[in-house]
Amino acid sequence: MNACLIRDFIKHAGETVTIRGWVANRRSSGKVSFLIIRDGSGTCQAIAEREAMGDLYEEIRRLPLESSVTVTGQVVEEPRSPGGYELHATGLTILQKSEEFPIGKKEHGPDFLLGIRHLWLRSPRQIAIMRVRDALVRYVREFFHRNGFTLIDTPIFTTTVGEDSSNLFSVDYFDLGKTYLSQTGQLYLEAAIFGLGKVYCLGPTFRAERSKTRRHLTEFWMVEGEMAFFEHRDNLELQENFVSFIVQNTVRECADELRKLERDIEPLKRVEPPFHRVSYDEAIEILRKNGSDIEWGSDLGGDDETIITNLYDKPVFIECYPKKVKAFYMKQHPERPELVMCADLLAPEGYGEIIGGSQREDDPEILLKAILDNGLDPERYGWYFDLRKYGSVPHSGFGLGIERTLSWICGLKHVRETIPFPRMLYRAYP
RNA sequence: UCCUCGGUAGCUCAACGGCAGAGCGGGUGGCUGUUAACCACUAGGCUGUAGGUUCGAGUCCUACCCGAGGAGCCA
Repeated sequence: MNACLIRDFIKHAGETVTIRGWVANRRSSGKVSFLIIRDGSGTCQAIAEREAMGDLYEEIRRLPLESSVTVTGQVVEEPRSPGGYELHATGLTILQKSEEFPIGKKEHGPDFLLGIRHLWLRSPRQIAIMRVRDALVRYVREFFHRNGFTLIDTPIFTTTVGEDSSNLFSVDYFDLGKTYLSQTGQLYLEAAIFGLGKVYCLGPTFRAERSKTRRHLTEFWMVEGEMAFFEHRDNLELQENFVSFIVQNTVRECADELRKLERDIEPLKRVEPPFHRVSYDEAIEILRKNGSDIEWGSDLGGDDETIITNLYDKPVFIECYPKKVKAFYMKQHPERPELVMCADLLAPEGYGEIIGGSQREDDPEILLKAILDNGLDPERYGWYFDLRKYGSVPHSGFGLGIERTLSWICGLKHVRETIPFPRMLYRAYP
């Protein structure tokens, strides 16, 4: 058997080959059946004629969708066929005749599709999104590799709270009592910079937020970077180079997939440094001029983010938020102690926050006060204080949400399609 | 936790308080180049659950369950 991937048809024109895959669609016209075969590398049209197939023809013309088959035939260049090539079948083996497949050719609702996510992943659109996800993650790793970062795999069971204690999933941990699923790898990355300088992690994070919106999952993937001797300004420059790199490379590599997703890539092509920088003070001013009744001191809401991103045609940083709305580890502003040296990066086209980052507080006394002000237990942060005792240096870092970034790149309405098996407030199956 | 919208055939949706329907999918038959193929016929229903109003409820009222979008919170 001359086994062949559909992707490689172009190299096998005229040859007789065998493909192995699934019946993605079927049409028939009397004595000719057209089978659309998907094999994981691509899809092609296979032609089965009554004369060539003999007794098997009757079974072929009523083969249920998603039946698994091998098809042997000649690869022929054919402009009428989707893909430009087709397979003229001389033999076909049915590996399994599928039961009636629940996903049809017309539209379905989200509840139905999410309940059969294990089957939905076979759809052309979902296949395209998973390919873009693969490319995006690959370029994330490539960027860090090229820029001298070392991968540090941070723990998922944690005892120190990274962000907000109310959003933790707790797990019974033998005789040690409760541990929590990681909300961030940041605190552990901070420990690693003292040996490795620039480090990053990429993995799942968990937040027990009772959020039901197009931007939220309870389990999502985050890539975080942490850099010794990086101050606030260096941090933002790195982030804009990073985002530009991953967006440009992913868009270039996944042109076919993005076309299938009907994503207009012109706005993505403009994602080049420098990004806009707006201070929190300026943001409040802009918002109040645009009809928002936001008060200085409160965090920006979803509508506020939309107003600001609509003013710019590429991502925009909002810098230096009030200390009281941000996490305890952010460095206090040198001139204005009510602010911290942080920035959120908002993606354009209404996609909103994709990065949160900051310079970290390297002064142990200010850090202790911040932990107490946030109602956290300093005893649990003993190891974290050590990092401020043994050669503390200025350092900064950031975290980028893979699903939100992918949702933006693919132009999707909801992050649930960007991860193979989404975990949401009311959904943990399949 | 709160606000808004929804739940009718396997799926997507119609139906003025008055006989519960269509498209897709399934079944049967037809068609030699189809492109979500097409044409004909056909099966398929405790209208989310429990009460109530009414001569009569898918439709109006109450409670609950489930889902979607959003707020808060966040990547």
